[in-house]
Amino acid sequence: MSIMGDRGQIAKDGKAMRLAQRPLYAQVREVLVRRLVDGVWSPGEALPSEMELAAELDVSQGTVRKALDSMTADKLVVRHQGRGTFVAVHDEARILFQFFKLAPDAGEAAFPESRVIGTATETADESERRAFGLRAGAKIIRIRRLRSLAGRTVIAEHIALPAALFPRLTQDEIPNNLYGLYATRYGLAIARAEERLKAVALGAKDAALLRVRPGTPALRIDRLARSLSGRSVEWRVSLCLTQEFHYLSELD
Amino acid sequence: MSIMGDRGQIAKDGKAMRLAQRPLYAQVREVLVRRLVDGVWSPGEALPSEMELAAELDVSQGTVRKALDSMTADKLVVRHQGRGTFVAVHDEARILFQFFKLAPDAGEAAFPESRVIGTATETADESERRAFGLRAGAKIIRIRRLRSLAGRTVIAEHIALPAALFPRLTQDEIPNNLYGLYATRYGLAIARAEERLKAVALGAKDAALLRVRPGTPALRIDRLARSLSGRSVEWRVSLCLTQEFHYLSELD
DNA sequence: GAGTGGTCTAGACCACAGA
DNA sequence: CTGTGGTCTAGACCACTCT
Repeated sequence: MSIMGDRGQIAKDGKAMRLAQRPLYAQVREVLVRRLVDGVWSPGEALPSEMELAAELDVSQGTVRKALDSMTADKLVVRHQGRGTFVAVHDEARILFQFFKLAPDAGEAAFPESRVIGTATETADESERRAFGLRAGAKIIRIRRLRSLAGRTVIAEHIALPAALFPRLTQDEIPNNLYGLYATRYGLAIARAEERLKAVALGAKDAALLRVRPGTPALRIDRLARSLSGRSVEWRVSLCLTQEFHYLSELD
Repeated sequence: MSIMGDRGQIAKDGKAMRLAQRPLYAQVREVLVRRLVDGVWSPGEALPSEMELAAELDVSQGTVRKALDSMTADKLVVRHQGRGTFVAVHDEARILFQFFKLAPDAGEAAFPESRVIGTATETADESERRAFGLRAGAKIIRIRRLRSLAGRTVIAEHIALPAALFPRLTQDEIPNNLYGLYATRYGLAIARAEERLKAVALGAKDAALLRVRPGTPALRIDRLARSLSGRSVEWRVSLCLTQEFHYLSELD
């Protein structure tokens, strides 16, 4: 009996027959993603080989390969010829490439330094409830921090997290690489995010934090980050000074 | 004799052997992309079937399929089960999805209306020569236009084109969908683009065009668009008012 | 019904990593 | 040397489109 369960295949004249349903490789992908979400394998750990998965799920190696290829395209796993298939890790290099799009106009991109200037746990407001799908009265962890690139403080950041997903976070030291923390300590791997960008004039408080005149134009980045399962996990608003930096967006 | 030429395969004990080289499917892709660039098939036209291509190039259908799948992922072709594989077209719907990232904060995204306010053919300055790889003295076609969304003028745009690639363009009516024109009239399909975003304060002239106060924050989008062959084809600077609009960037 | 792309399998061989 | 993922082939059948 296959772990994939009855797939709607029935014997007929000795040949397999597929009834109306999702393709097999998509079902295999679902099973494997489910296991990633459930933490069956830890970040950085190797998955079973294609052959083993094929035998266990009772499909051909080619079908497993197609599922894993699609997961590779979505950066859920990383494959190395001769070594194996590994759960993707949120190291700084990957985040710099995938999630941090601000780069200096001249010079190399680098991961920003961060300084936390305040944390609080408060009741979610209406927009936060809508973003995270929370009920009235739910708690939100708020983090404010300043980030610097090339020694210059250029980002004022406000982060909101549903408190229920991040127990005992406030007391901690907040690391520079938050997404690594989410993954290792809370099992929440950030898989994708939507960013909405606007040009705004800085208010008095943010201008003071960034040590520029009030009214200075800044790039406001509104990011909703989602876990593997598609759930909204983090809402982050970043105010960025872009005199010497730019946001890079590749369209293809 | 195969059109793919000698692929480094030699007979040995009746078995084919692959020597150190690029994978076959990548070579097949190169051949097909080459034909797209050369305009062997027009936008919207059907390519030969997988079977025909496989026979012509002397590879298996699976190898052709892998090449076509990768071209589908890069949006160079579109495939329809039961109908065939077609050269991608730059219609407004596709551009809206792929290249136009500005959307209203509330309501549906829509393709902007455009009004050309000036064109000129002038000598390329140093930054234009660098962007397009032109020699000193090369000519540049410059287009200025205003674009509106939901009846409100919110974008002031400056477009620079290497004149050598777009003969007899200035006399024409400039259509709203420029990328469609590049493809149909000049055989230049825009395949991808890099956008660099900054928040800036509008100067007196641009503010007057957009009917806002000088110093109003605007999103400056600096786009370099590339053709199928990777050549820089268009440099476009857009100043966008983002009071009621935002730039959407999906990270995944 | 004929022709297209889509799925699935099976098997062979290659390139690479590590014991 | 063994085991891994990567490439390539061949063949079967399915789902869809058009004539």
